[in-house]
Order: sequence, then C-alpha cells, then structure tokens
Amino acid sequence: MPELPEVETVRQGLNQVTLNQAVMGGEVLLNRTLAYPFSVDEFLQNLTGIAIAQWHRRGKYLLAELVKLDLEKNPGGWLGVHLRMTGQLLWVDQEDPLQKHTRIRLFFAKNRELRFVDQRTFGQMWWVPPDQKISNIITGLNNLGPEPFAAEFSVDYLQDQFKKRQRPIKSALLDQKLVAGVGNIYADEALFLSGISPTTPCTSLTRLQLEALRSHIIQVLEKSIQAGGTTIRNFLNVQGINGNYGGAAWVYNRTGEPCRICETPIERLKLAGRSAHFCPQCQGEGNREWGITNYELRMGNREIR
DNA sequence: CCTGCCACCTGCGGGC
DNA sequence: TGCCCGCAGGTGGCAG
Repeated sequence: MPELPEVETVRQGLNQVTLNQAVMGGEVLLNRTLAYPFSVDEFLQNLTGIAIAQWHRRGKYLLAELVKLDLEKNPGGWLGVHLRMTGQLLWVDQEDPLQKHTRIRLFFAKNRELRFVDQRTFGQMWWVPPDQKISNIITGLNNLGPEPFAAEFSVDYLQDQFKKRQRPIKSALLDQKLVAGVGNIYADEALFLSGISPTTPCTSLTRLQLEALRSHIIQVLEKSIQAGGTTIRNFLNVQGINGNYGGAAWVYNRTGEPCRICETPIERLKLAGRSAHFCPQCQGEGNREWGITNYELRMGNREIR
C-alpha cells in the first residue's frame, strides 16, 4: 500500500484521533507481526497505561512517542509501525467486526481501538523501551537516506551519490539509503515528469536532469500528500477512506495506455525485481537536454489527455 | 563495496 | 468451474 505520501496521510490522521488517550490493553492475532519484543505479554504489558503523545514519520516508518500516565508523565518509549505492502492502521470501535486480516489490536479508553490490518503479513510493529536507542530496535532506520524535503537532499548530494554508480536510476530511487520514502509509484511518476528513462545509468545523468529529478520527486510527493495519498488498490487512511492521487497517475499501472502527453503506449519492464512504467517517447534517448524549463514548455504546448 | 535475485505472504485476474 | 501463472505500495539476506 504505502509510500511516503500514504504513510504521511496516515500519520496526520493518527495525530487527529489517537493522542493522549489511555491504552487499556490489546491483542496480538499474528505473532510474527510483532518484531520486538518477542514476547506478546511483554509488548502488551508495556503499552498498557501509556498514551501516545505524538506520531512522527521517518521514511515509510511511523513512530509514536509514548508517555506513561503516571504523575510524572515519564517517557514510555516508542511504538514503531511499518505498513510494508498492505498494512492499514484503522481507528475503530472495539465492537466493529474484525477485518479478515486483523493482526494486532490496541484497546484505548472509551471503547476505541487502533487496529492493524495487513493482508500480506509483511507489516511489523515494535515497542522500543525508553532506555533504548530507537534504531537499535528498529534497525531498518539505520538504512535510510535523507528525507526528500530536507535541504540535505540536494542536487549536489545526488551528483555525489551517483559519481560511480552504474545501476539504473529506477533501482537507485527504490533504494531507501539514497532517499527515504520513495517507492515504485512515485519513482515512475518522477522519472516521467523529468523525461528520464528508468534504465539510465546513474553516472550518465546530467546536472540538468538531476535538477529536474530532484524537484519532481518533491513535487509528486507533495501533490500526493495534498490529495491524501494514492487510490491504488487497498490504501485506506485511518478513517477507512481512499486517497485521491491514483486517478492522476502519468505512467504507473498504465501499461499499454496512451501517454497523456504524446499518446505513445506506456511500456513496462522489470528493474530491480519491480515493474517500471514509462513512455518510450517522452523518456527516450533524445531527451537528455530536457530540464524543468523545457518540460514546463512542453506541457504548455500540449493538450493533456 | 555494489548489485541483482529471491523470499517472505495472501489474493486477484487472465488464459486455457 | 478450476487450475496455473504472473502480478501487487517493501525490505532484508545472500551470492556473485
């Protein structure tokens, strides 16, 4: 389900409904969804009597800052969640019928519940003790590059990273160590908007292309956050509502359909084990000189289908 | 070190 | 109708 915009949409929703309410207990229906601690009892005991002070996001990870509900309001550690392919966090009533793929339930005051539903079971949850470094428990956090909206994610940074990388740019964009949060949909979309073929070796990208790519990654992620995430397949926000980006995809999941700019059929090939969707015309070899300015010009001259 | 490949799961849609 | 294949938002481990 989720790339950065979907995770960010879930985070914002969780901050509206789950904060400062007592956790009364919970239920783990699938043990391996719990990544840490290994003991279900230890997990539930440590969450009982705490509240969530704030939800944060790092890449595609959701991190809830916990506070104990004692007089001192001591730190209660962290609750980490990764939705992987099909995870959903839903804010429901405890009486609501269980979804088929319900994995973990956290019971809150007033009969409310934070329910983790995950068809393919890749999703994971961690409880991080207050005295532990978060990345020691959620080790995937050590493999994350800069957030796409951070100043660190600059053209200079990309140029430096790509100096001697021979692999295709599409593979690089899916690597969370290069930039955190970009996944298959937005990688394809950003490459299309930048006029870059997904197979282009990183080393051969021009400065102009890197400028276009950086700004279109940011643009496509921001637009999707504003739309509440993509509609593709089973993405739902905490209220169980679909996002609104998918209908507007330029190339993702559009194999064989006409390019919205030039009407050439969208093609698909396999890269890094994932589908790459692209327009062979707009992202062809002759487009090396395109940058933001040329792209905007091109957009202005064409009727969008 | 860098890169690609595969596994981890469940379900769905298309072809025969 | 049913079986088999390929495919699906991600990532981590392993081999070359």
